[in-house]
Amino acid sequence: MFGGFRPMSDERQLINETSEEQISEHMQVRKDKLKAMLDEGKNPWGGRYEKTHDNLDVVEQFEKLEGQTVSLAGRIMAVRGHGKASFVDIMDRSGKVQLHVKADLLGEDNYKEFQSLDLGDIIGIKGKVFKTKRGEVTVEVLEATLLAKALRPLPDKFHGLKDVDTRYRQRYIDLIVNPEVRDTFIKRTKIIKAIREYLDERGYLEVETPVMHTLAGGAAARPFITHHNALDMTLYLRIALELHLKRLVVGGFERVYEMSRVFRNEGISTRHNPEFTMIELYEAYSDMKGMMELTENMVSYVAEKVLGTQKINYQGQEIDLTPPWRRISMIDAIKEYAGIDLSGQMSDSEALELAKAHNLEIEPSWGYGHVVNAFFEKYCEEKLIQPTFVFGHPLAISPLAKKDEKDPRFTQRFELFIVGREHANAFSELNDPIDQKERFLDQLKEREAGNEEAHVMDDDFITALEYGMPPTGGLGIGIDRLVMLLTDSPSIRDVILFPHMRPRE
RNA sequence: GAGCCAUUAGCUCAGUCGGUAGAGCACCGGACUUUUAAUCCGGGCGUCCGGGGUUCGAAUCCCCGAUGGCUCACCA
Repeated sequence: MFGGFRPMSDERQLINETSEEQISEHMQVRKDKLKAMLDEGKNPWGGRYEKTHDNLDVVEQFEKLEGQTVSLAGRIMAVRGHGKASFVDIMDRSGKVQLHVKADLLGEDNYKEFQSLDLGDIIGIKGKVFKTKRGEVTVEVLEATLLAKALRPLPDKFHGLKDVDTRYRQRYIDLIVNPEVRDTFIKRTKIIKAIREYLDERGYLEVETPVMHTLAGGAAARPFITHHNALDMTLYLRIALELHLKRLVVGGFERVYEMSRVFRNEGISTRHNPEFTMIELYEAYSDMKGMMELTENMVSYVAEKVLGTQKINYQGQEIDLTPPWRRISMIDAIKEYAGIDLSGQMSDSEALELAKAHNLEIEPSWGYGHVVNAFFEKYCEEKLIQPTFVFGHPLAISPLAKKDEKDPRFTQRFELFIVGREHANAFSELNDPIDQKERFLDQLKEREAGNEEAHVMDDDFITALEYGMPPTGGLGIGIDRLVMLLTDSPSIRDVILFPHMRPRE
């Protein structure tokens, strides 16, 4: 029978109007049930429901609750029917519990009605807690109410939903049927909460700064561009939190952080999403070394708090987050992993020759500093599996960091590497407005030489520094990558609820 | 942006040499009052990602396109 060829009531037209797609047998059956309920004047969409417990409370507090009446609500995940009785699993935020439904308790009519429920429907029940012969804690249902009819079927109960396209686009299905996905995102929330806890306890103030910038600064990246109609001006989505937070340090917020979204207009990969979450924090009177200590202590605190251990496994590799972590200069790392000594004085052209000799791809705007960085990226990054602070980045790639007092070719900056990936970036913040202006001017030259990601001139920020910023340690951590590490997730899309996807069709 | 791979029922997947599509779960009908991926009997499912081409005949071969995945590039 083709549903579409039957005369339609107004109700049915309403029901089918929402979608032009072909109606599968599954959906047709469910819509027919819905219509029958509406015809009988029953409400398939429920209302407030008073729960006395979550599902897992019943399991965990069985001794206390045995024989008592509880009221639960959740989604029907499985039904095992036995004629005049059925076992049903419902799932709520805490997990699953088994229900037992019998005709002689509910009455024939109510039982028949219960049997017409579908997998995926959301119900509320009242019932008595008991244990089955096999020893499973179960609720004997005395009363059941449909709270939301599901018009679409759930994926396979055993295999779950594997199609990654559907998992990311329709994350809610992924969350319903794949418990490990739900766990990952619960951990994400706990990780973020633990970070706030750690910083708040240390007198840090959490703030919010603009997402739309007139200049996109604070990092080397291309921004997304948008437009303000009333002011008729171009605005950029922020690529970093840095410059506003440092203005706040000037303003006397000596310990300040923001944990929020930044946007970078670049490729998408297992480690990059165009919008991602960063925390940046600034502490007056601290420096790069202070930020190392804070980083290792905070990350190990978070791991302990969320996972109960500092020894974790990431994609088969054992990682020990117990502080202190290894510290190595970028030059020493290149010496160790590439066998190349870049410590001596060297002209830009000599450095570029050396890079060519090692088949490094070079840019015309490059000098010594860029070459050092290129050697590090090519030979060292992927080998830094255990947590390692790599410090002493070249000046040319660090326009916002204080110079190394002993060797002005380098800066007081570190990046944290774990499992071969950058997880954090920190410096002793440059608080000399004259030096900062020169750095920005150098960046402008690079920009003119074709580097689209070189830093822009930010006069307003320099003005702020001219009022005096205390010596400050600053730190940025990529939250998504940290969550990947702590949840053993291979792709950034596994830790972002709704990762960026191309629209379909 | 480039290369490789994938796309078949609601879901997970098979589909041989090119001969017109199958399984399990789910679904539909029936039996079943302590099951655990319940069981037993019976049944149907489809834009084989889309569009073109080759061929007597295409899920299968060729071309173009879409989406996704991986790798690379981009990303200090």
